[in-house]
Amino acid sequence: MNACDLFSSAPYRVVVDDEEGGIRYWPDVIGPAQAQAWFERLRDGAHWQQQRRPMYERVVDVPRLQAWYGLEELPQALPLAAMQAAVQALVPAPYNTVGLNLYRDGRDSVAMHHDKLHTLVPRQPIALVSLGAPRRMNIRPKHGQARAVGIDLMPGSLLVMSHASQITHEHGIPKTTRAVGPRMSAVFRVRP
DNA sequence: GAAGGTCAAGCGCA
DNA sequence: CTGCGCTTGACCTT
Repeated sequence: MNACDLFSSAPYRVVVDDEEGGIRYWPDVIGPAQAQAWFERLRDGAHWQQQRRPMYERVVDVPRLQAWYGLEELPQALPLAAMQAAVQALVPAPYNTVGLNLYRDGRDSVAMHHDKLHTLVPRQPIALVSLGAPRRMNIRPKHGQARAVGIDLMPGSLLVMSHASQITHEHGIPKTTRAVGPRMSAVFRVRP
């Protein structure tokens, strides 16, 4: 724990610093039982989609399942409104969308990337709730030679990335040969 | 509407 | 062992 906010109920770690809050990690924002229950409901009830992409002469599956919802019309059966409230309580912002990602096992991943800036509102945060199995995320400055920082994203944790950090840093979930269970992320964003 | 950026798997390297 | 950089090319933006 590098830093704690004395005025907030939950402690967080500052992974990257900038004027907009940088990248902050709260390891325990949602209790384990709640996190597990939400994981199961989303796993079983979300509208998961399998995207495909061309790769040389083949077409391959994107190595994760995805779902997307606008917060104005959330399906009642999914616990997304409650999750939004939990996020909102710690990091207030006019969130209007959630993206869900399901990493089924260690072969699922996302390449290092930054969130597309033209689909985001400047100065508004990106809030990522993790559920299910822990998974390592790497975060690395785009310029300079600094090595990636790894964070083990725990179930019930919250990672908040500033808009500014998407310009300076990229992040990804590498594949792993270790046996890992399914992990889910729910990413709350403010879209124009 | 155009086109510069994205991002998949696998290989070779340090 | 594992992170990383490089490769090609269809599809972009919810």
